Amino acid sequence: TGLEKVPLDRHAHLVFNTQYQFLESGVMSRNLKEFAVLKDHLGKHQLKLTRQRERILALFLKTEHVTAEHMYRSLSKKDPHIGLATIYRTLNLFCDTGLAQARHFGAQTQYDNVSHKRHHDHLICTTCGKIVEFENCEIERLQEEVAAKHGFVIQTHKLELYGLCSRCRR
Amino acid sequence: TGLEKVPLDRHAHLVFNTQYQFLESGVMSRNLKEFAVLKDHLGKHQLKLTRQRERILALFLKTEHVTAEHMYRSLSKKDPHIGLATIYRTLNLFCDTGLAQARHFGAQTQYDNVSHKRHHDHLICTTCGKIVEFENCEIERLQEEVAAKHGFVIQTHKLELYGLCSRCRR
DNA sequence: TATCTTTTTGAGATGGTGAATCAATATCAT
DNA sequence: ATGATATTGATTCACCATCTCAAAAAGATA
Repeated sequence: TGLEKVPLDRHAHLVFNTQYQFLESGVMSRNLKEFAVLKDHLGKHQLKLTRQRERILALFLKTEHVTAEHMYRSLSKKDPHIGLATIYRTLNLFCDTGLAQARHFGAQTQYDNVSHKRHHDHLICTTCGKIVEFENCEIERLQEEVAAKHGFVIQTHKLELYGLCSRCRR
Repeated sequence: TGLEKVPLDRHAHLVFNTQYQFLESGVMSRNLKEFAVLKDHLGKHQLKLTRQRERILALFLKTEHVTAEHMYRSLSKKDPHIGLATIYRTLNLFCDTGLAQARHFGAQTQYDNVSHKRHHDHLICTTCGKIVEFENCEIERLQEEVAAKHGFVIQTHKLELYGLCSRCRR
């Protein structure tokens, strides 16, 4: 073809040597536990620690929940060649490790940062869309009870209450 | 073009006159309440009662929950020309009337038959996908309590417990 | 450090769901 | 029966998430 194959040097603008570790040591040192969880999982499954995975983890840990698309836009600013597929793959990887939890909101998938927060549930106003977070130990205890009755061991749960907030009820 | 436009007679194999009512009187008489809800909604919004809507309602009321695709396959057997778009539209219509409730399961949307069942929740095995339904009044009571504390009045809720079933745990 | 094997990456293609389009048709009030 | 209005269904469209595969990176080994 008439097209010259340009040698890939996509990361020439970055200043890391190949055998890097702790790409963003500031971020990672603040999240040693999560970073360890990831490295542990990688080790056990013959997976490799890559610059992209560190980057994505670093950003992921900063927020409560993200979408892949949202993350793509953020990361693209610093690293124009990061691939959307990589982000999806990596977020799914995080789900495997237990660091993230996928939630399907309408058409899109939202990835929740599990470590960032205690498990909380949502009160959602069906009129104005207001969302209130809450947690209730008693409900969680009953959930365990129900699950046990059916032979299940709970890993996680999702509870959403839909209704009218005080303002919208007037 | 060389193609003759065939006059539409898609429903020639059906034996209804145009001014039909209660297409499947057996089904509908067993579901008078839901049928009345639909007619009421149609009347109030200048919408029309159609053969498709009756058909879709009749099938919808037979099951606890369906996907549009699933319904399409079922209905196609009797009525090869029923459109998938119509099914989506009609199921969303049912949601407006309150007869159905949409739930996003992964990529697909599942439409629950609200009237058919008392409110129930789900235990979902994260390995094999097995789904167990349950209800628990005590949990529901606590939900009301939490909602009241935040000034909400609950209309409906969604509770899903994810975990491992007894078989997958071994 | 250089080499080698294995895994990962990213651009693009692919698949699958649900909604939008619009001419043809059905409903229903008159 | 007629006419105004809503609905239908084949198709297109938009979108999200996954798959594909050659090129590149990671990391084990010497």
